[in-house]
Amino acid sequence: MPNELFHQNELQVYNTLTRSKEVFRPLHPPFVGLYVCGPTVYSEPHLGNCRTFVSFDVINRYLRHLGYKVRYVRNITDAGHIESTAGDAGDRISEQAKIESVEPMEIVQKYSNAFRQIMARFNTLPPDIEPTATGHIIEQIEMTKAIIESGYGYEVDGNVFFDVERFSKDHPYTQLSGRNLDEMLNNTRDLGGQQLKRGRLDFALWIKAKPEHLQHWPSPWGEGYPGWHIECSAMSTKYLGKEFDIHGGGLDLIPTHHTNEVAQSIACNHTQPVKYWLHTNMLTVNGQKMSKSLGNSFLPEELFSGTHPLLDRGYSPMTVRYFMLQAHYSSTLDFTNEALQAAEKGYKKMMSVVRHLQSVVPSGTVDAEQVRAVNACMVGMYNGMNNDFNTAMAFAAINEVAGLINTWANAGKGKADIDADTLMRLQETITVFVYDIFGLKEETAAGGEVLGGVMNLVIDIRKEAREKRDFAISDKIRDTLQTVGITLKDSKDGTTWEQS
RNA sequence: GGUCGGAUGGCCGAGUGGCUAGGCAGAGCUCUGCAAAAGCUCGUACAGCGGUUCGAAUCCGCUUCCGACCUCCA
Repeated sequence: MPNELFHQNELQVYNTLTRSKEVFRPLHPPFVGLYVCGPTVYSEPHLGNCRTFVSFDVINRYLRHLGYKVRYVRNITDAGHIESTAGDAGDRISEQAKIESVEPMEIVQKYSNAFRQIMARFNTLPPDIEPTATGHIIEQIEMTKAIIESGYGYEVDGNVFFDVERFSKDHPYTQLSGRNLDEMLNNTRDLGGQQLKRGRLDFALWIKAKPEHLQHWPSPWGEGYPGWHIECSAMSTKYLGKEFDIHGGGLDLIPTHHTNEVAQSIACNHTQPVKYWLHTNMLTVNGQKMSKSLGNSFLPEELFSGTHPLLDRGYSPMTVRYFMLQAHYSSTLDFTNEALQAAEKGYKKMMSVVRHLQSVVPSGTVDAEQVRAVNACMVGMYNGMNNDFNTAMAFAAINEVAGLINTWANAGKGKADIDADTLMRLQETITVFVYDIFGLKEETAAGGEVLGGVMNLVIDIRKEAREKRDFAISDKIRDTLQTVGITLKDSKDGTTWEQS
């Protein structure tokens, strides 16, 4: 564990439940239970979805770095659900299966694979458990039965609903959303097709399958399928217990999904399920939330390749990851060409700084001001992350010493005017933060030994040409390499190259 | 309509009352055969109007604009 000195400060997290920043204290240290609502696998995830999972990836990584034994559970919603019997819309997985003329489970498999591939490209660590809704039908049925027994669930014609009004008389229902329950109950907005439910806020725990519905299972109430919210309650309880530490998701899930999750868990387990609720904000395009229904969503692939009409060109997965981490997870983040270009430069610069730092050695002299700056950087990185995982602040701390590191690497010919111990700690800390916590990695493929050998030769030839002042040859080498994406960088110590 | 949250320099974005991040873009300089890379210097911005305070981007009120949720949504 590096630099004990620098993370004495306690980790603070913003808890949606209490609407305040709190010191993070796990229920059963050193263990931490982390549950994040995963994707519904009926189509490819868009970039907004990815932001949430990238944010929680950093949270997961930082908790592990601090020494916690994290169990990270992220579900896959593969049981098509519609929230109530309202309307005639089918569930999305069945709809997509019909469109593609395949089995629902083929849809589920296809888009689960796609999701995992995308997450891997963003270099996110896989969850420790990735439970599926269809794999936990029994648990959901059992939980529904328990809720009925507790008096908060009722059956109507093969459907089971959660009685929100009754629940709210005994427990705070709107604690997470901060909404006024009476106003919600009296909202005159007509949602249609509510004839089966007793109350307008009631939601489905189990839904009777219509004949055309492809995914259905037997239950005490007949053939049907589970409501959306119950899967997360059932699976989080199963793998993390009746009470666990952190539950996360996008903030658009707060008023409905997470509110109902809490109600179900309390109804079944008689305890507040989650200690800290963490919510990520939305990715926006021109100030508007990115979403499929608005038609302004980007698929990751369109972004990487630059084929999306709003993009000038493509941006790599690590550029996008860096872009996302430049903002705090609880702020909206606006998606523009200019912002992506800035992120690309920033990402490359950060990686270059990390590379440069590796080969620096102590010069033998110690400059007190440089030592101070280096220590401030390390403190700053931890302070940023301890401040509700503020990656933007941590980035700034690194950039504060980036100039110093580059000066050592270039003008100082790889020598730093700080003591060996401080230099070693800086190298270790920055490496750990950039690679292990921010989850950034090199994308410019080293090209393998063959290319490396060729490049050494080419650079050597160019060096000889320059020494002979044959600039026609040396510039031809440089310019031609540039056209195939290899940039030469001259410095006093020689020439290095980079593949873009 | 109700509820909640925002408005920060050309752009993106931190910011826990006082030391006024950071990145990108731009200008100048250094280095360099030229360029690139790298380094140094340069921007006193916080929607508007009041108020609290010795002092507010930061707290309070009002106004304007924007967004999210209330229906599936990360």
